[in-house]
Amino acid sequence: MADTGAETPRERYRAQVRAEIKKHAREQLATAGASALSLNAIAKRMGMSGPALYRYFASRDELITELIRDAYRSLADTFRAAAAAGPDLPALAHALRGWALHDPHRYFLIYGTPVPGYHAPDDVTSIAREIMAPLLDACAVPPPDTPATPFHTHLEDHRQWADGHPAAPATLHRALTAWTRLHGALSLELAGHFTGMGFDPELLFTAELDDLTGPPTR
Amino acid sequence: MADTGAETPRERYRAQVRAEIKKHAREQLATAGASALSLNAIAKRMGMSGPALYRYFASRDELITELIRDAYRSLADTFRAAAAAGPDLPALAHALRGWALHDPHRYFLIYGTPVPGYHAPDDVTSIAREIMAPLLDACAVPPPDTPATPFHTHLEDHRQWADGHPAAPATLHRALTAWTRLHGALSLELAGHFTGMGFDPELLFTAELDDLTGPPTR
DNA sequence: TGTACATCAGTGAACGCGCGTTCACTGATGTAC
DNA sequence: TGTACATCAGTGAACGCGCGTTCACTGATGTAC
Repeated sequence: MADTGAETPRERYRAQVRAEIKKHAREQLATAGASALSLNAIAKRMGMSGPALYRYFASRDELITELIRDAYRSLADTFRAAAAAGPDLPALAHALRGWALHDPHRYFLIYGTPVPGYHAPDDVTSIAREIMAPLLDACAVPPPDTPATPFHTHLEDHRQWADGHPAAPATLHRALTAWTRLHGALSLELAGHFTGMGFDPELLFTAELDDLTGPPTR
Repeated sequence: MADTGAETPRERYRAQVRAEIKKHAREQLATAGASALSLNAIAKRMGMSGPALYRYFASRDELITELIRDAYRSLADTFRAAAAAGPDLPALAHALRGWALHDPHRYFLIYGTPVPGYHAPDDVTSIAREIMAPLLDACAVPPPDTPATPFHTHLEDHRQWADGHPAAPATLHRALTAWTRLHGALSLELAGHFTGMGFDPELLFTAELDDLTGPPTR
C-alpha cells in the first residue's frame, strides 16, 4: 500500500475539525454575509478559543479561499456527475439549478460581487476552466446548420478557454450562451430580484433551457 | 414662488457635503469592497472627524441604503433617457452596458451578492419596478406571432410586476428574457469571469442582443 | 510492557487596531427686531 | 446698522466592542526502543 491511502488517526481528526470549521464558516456566511465571517466567532460557536483555529488555517483569507475552492470543486463534481450518462444540456442545467438552490451563498461565493484586489490562486481558476468541458460536450452542434456569424469567426480565433476541446465555433457560442443565460435567470432568482413579481422563476429557467435546446420557432 | 424651489445657502452646503461623503463612499466601495466601507475612514479622507458625518447620515446603514437608492435612480434615469426617442431595445441594452461599465461596483450594489437580512426600503423597490416600464415598451411584440407556451399562460395570470402595463404575455416573456440574458452576459463580464478566456465580451453581449431583436433563423 | 521522547491540539493573556456611536462643547452662520 | 438669540456644523474625548494575530504554555496523544 502506498502512503497515499494511509491516514493516521491524527490526520483523520485534523480533517474532521477542518471540515467542522468550514461548516460553521458557511453557516456564518449564510446568516450574516461575507463581511461578518470571523475566526473568533467561529471558534466561539465551536466552543474553542480563537487562536486554536490557527492550527487549521493560516489566516482568515486562507479560510475564505478554501471555501471558494470547495464551491468550485463541488460545482465541477456536480457537472461531472450530471454528464456521466452522456452529454445532456438539460441534465446539466437542472443539476446547476439544484446545486445553486441547495445553498445560494455558495453560488455567490463563485458568481457574486467580486472583492476588489482578490485573485483566486491558480488551482482554483483551473477548476473553473474544468467546468467548461462538460458544458462544451453538452452544447455540441451537429453540422454547421446556421450561417457563420461574425462572433463565430471571432471565436474561431479566440478559443483558448476551450482548453483544447475540439468544438466547432457554433458549439463554443452555444456553450457561452447557455452559461450566460442560465446564470442570468438563476442569479436574479437567487438574489431575490424576482420575489414579489409574482411569476414562477422555475418556469422562466426552463423556458430559457427549452429555447437553448431547440426553440419551437425552428 | 413656492417653498419647493427655495434653497438656502445652508441647504446647498448640506447637499454638497452629503454628495462629497457619497463620492468618497463610492471610491471606498470600488477600492476595498463593501465590507470595508467605514464612516471613520471616509471622514479621515475628507479631513473631518468621524462624528461629524452623523450630521449627514444617521448611521452607516443609512449611507449604504442611500448609495443603493442612488444606483437604482441612476439606472432608472439612464433607461428613461435611452427610451426618450421611442421604444428601442438595442438602445436600452447599450445604455445598460455603458452604465454598468462606467462603474461596475454600482452595478453590483444592485445586482451583486445579497446581504442576508437586508431589505431595501419601499421607495427603492418602487424605483426597481419603475425600471420595468421602458423595458416592457421596448419588448412589445406585435401580434401573437408565436403559439402560446405554458409560460405565457402562466404569465397571463402572474403579471403583478408589470404594474398595470398592458403588455401581451409574449411581451412580458420577452422583457424577462431580455433582462436575464443581458444581465447574465454583463454580470459575468463585470465580475471578471471572462478575463483570460480570450474572446471579446462585447461581441457576446451584442450577439445576445441580436438574438433578442430577431434571430437570423426566423 | 514500560519508559523516554517528540509531536501537536488547544489555552489564556496580550498586542494594537479601527469600528460605530454618544455626548457635551465651541464657534460660526443665519434670523428677528 | 446693530444687537440678541437660535440654529447648526464640526470637534475631541470617551464608550465598549470584536477583530486578526502572536506568544509562551500545558497536557494529551503517538512513536521508538
